Amino acid sequence: MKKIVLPKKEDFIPHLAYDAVIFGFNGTELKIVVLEYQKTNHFALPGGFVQHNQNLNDAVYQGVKNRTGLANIQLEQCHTFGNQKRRDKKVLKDICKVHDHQINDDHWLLDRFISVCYYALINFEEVTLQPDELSDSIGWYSLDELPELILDHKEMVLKALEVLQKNIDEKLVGMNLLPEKFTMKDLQNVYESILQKKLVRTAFQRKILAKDILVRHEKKYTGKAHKAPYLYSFKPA
Amino acid sequence: MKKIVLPKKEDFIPHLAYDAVIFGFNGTELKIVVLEYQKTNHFALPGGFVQHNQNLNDAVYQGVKNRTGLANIQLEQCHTFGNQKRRDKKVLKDICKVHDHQINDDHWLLDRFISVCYYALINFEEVTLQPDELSDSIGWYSLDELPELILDHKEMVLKALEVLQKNIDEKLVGMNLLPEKFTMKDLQNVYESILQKKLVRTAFQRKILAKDILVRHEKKYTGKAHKAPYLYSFKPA
DNA sequence: TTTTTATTGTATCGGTTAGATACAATAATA
DNA sequence: TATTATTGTATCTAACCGATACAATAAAAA
Repeated sequence: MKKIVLPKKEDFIPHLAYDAVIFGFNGTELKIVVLEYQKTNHFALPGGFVQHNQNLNDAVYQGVKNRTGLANIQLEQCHTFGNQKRRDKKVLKDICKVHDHQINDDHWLLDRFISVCYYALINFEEVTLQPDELSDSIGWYSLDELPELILDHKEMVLKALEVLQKNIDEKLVGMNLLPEKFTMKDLQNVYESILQKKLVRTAFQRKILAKDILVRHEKKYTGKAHKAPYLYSFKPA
Repeated sequence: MKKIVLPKKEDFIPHLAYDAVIFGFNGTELKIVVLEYQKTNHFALPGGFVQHNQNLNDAVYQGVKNRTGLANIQLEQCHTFGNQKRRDKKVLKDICKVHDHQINDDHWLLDRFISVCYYALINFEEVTLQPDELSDSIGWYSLDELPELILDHKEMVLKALEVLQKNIDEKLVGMNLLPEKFTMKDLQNVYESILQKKLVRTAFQRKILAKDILVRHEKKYTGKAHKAPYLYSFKPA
C-alpha cells in the first residue's frame, strides 16, 4: 500500500474546508463526481483545504482543476455548512489504517470543520478524472445511484442541485455541460435532468429561442429515419 | 476610556467570522444595523466569531439576538467571503489605541479571516440596539446613506440585498419587517424598498390577495380625508 | 419509386398573469 | 353638500405557457 502524506497543519487554515459538487452531463443523465477513499468504503465529494495566503475561490478552483484536468469551469458557491457535529474521526482513521499510517487523536484533520460547498458545471466529455493522494477511486455517479456519502455530503449534493435549479436560466449561457454544438433536444435533456421533471417540448423550444441567445448552425444527420434537428451554439458574449 | 477585553483565541475557531446584515423597516424605508467602533471612525456590520463547540447558525443567532434583544429572527445565509485580502490590521489597532489596550502584531484577530455573511429580518419597532464591548455606537442606516464600511462589508450588504430580493416571495410569510397588523400599502412599501423599484398598486394588491396568505381585519382610520384601508395580518401556518 | 415512420420546427387556441385604465366607495375636510 | 385623496375591484390588453395540430423531412420499408 502506497505511503500517504497528510496535508500539513501549518500550510492550511484550520477547521476550514471546501467541498465541490461537480456536475457533468453524459448526453442522457446528470452525473456528479464522487471519490472513494481506497478500500475504506467511505465515499465523499471532492474537497480540500485553503492555504493561508490563498483566496477561498482559488482554492476550490485549483482543487476542481486538479481532479478534472479542466481549466474552463463554472464555479458557484452554494452554502456553508457549519454544524458543530461535522466531524467523523472514523473516516480519516480508516484511511490511515489502510495505508499503515500512524495518526494521533489530536491531529488537526480530526477536528471539527466548517465547509464551504460549491458546485461546478463541466464538460463531461473533456474530463479525465484524477484520483488524488488519499483516494484511488474517483468516478461519475448519477444522482439516484449515489453511494452513501460521509458526513453531510449528501445534504451538500441536494443543496447544490437546489441552487443550480434556481439559477438554471442565468447559468444557461456559458453552461459547460454541453459540447460546443448541440441540438435543442440535448439542451432540453440538460434542463430536464437538472430540474428533474419533464418539460413540454414545444414550449421549451419557443422559450429558449425567444431568449435570442442561440446561433443556429447546420443540421445534424443522425442516420435515424426522421427529420434532422438543427445544431445550435450559444451566442458569444 | 473603558477597558476592553478582546475575545480569547482559545475560545473561538481561528480565521472564521460571521457578519450579519440586519434589515428593519421603519414604515417608510429599509434600514440596516451598522455599528461604529468607538471614536475610530470605523463602521462595520455586526459580526462575531464561532466557538469550538457551537453551530455556525447558533453563533449568528446569538450574536444578532445580543445586539437586537430579539429572539424572533428570520436568519438566512447569503454568502461566504474568503478573499485572502480580508484583513485590515489598522481597524483593530485603532480600536485598541482608543482603549489604551496593548496588542501584539501576531494577535489572532489580526489574521486573515473568512466570513460567512447572513441577513436577518427583524421588527424595527421591537428593537433596542445594544452596543457591545468594542463598539459604543450602533444604529440604523438607510441603504443610500451608509457610511463607508470596513473591509468588504459594503459588498456583503449588496449581496444580502440581492439574496433577499430573490427570496422575497418565499420569505413573505413570517417576514418580521412589519408589525402584526398592516395595510396593503405598508406591505407594498416593504416590497418596493427591498426591490428598489416602484410596483403597480392594483397589480400588487391582486397578486398578494391571490396568494391567499392574508387575513383581513378591521379598517384603519388614519384621520386622513379618504377611504380607510383594511388592516391585514399573515394567516397563521 | 413510393410509402411509412419518427422527429423536428412552427403556428394556433385557450387559460393565466401583469400592466394600464377606469371607476365606485369612502373618510375627512372645505 | 361638495371636494379631495386614497382604496378596492373590475375590465381591457399584451405576454406567456400548455396543449394541440400539422407540415417538413431523413431514412427505412414496401
